[in-house]
Amino acid sequence: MPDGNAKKPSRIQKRNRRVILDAALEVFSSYGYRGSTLDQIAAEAGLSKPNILYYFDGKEAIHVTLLSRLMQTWLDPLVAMDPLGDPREEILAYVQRKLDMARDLPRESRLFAGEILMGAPRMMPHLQTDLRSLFDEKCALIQHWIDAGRLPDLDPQHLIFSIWSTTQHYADFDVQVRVLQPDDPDPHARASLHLRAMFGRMLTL
Amino acid sequence: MPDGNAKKPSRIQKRNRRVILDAALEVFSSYGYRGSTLDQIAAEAGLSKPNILYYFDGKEAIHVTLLSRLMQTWLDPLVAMDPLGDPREEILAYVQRKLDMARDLPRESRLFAGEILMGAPRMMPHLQTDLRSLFDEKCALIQHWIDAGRLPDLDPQHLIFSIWSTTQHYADFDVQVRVLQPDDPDPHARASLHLRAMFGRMLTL
DNA sequence: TAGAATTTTTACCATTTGGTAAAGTCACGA
DNA sequence: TCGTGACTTTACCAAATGGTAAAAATTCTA
Repeated sequence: MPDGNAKKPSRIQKRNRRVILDAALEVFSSYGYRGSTLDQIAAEAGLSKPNILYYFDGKEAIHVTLLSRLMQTWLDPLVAMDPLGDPREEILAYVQRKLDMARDLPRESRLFAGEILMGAPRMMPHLQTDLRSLFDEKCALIQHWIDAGRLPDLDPQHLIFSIWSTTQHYADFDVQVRVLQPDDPDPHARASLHLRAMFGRMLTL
Repeated sequence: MPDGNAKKPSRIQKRNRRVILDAALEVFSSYGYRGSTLDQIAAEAGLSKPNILYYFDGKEAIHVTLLSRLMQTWLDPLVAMDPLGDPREEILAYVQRKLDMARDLPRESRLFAGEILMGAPRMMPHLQTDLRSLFDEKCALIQHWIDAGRLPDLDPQHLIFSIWSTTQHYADFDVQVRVLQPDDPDPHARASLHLRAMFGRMLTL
């Protein structure tokens, strides 16, 4: 019974768990939770369905595992915002990191978006704890910068919302972006310039 | 056989079709296409499942009907951007209209977001025609304003993307916003001020 | 290498779900 | 008010899907 909490995951266990989670990420991010089937995940992973269920307690357990691991990755760029750095450059660097994530981890972005869009049925606890405390902390930091006259007067919470939405847009609404810019060889580069210009202006005293 | 293309929809037909579409919007926007069942829609509409299928050819037909009608509503605020108005005020007014839509039509916004997130399997034709031509037209308009020196040099396409993403964020990621701002009595008002400030700065020469 | 433990497959099962056939019920014009 | 067409319900069905039991195969260890 290797699922749940095994003490010493064997080599095979480690490999297959990773393979399953990767396949599940691919499938869940493409079709959503309800739109994905264990058969699809099994096919993508190159394993049989009962074999999948040997490693995870069920479809929901796979999804929950993915979301839990995702949360860490998701918060890292915000964690890296340094109170000791230059306010403007710290925030602009955060925008850039977020945009890079949308390009490099589109599946993770869409998985997250789908979960939130559905009302976060499985992620709510994580939001209320991890995300919430980090969000409050960084909002306070930005407010502190504002009070010290190092940033113009702005709304820290909605600034972060705008950073999230504009960057994740390029992953979550990827199809739409591609339909409207079919010939752009490097949409990411132009997006980066645009966002740097926009937030750069906003953060200038 | 009232589905498809009836000539003269009776009073009952009109009422029930409307009731069904409204129920389907509620259900689809909450659980996604695959996550929604005809039984749910039937229950929400107060009708039996076979009765639903008397008015629509099937689950997919309901979804397609909703998406088709939605596209019009969705494009209206952009259509209203007037080439003869003041560039800055026209764009800022568009931002405001979009934000109002996120507040007043959150179900429509989430339905649209879910469809795009899943790769627009049913909406792709509409995107490639209606949306595409309007997008190109308004990008050209903005570029024209820039060339005339009436707007600062910016990227019209990505400006529109940023307007879409920041405004729809308040509908699509509503749960997240509420988790992070549990005490805000009027999040919409603050969002409006924030977006006006942000895009206002961006559009200032 | 023998035996134990782990991993994988085969053969199922119960439920859900989109959809249909056909019988009944209702509304309305002649 | 009567008959015809529009509407609704009842009773189903086939396929898909999450999940299980147990046998078979493989790997690890003493």
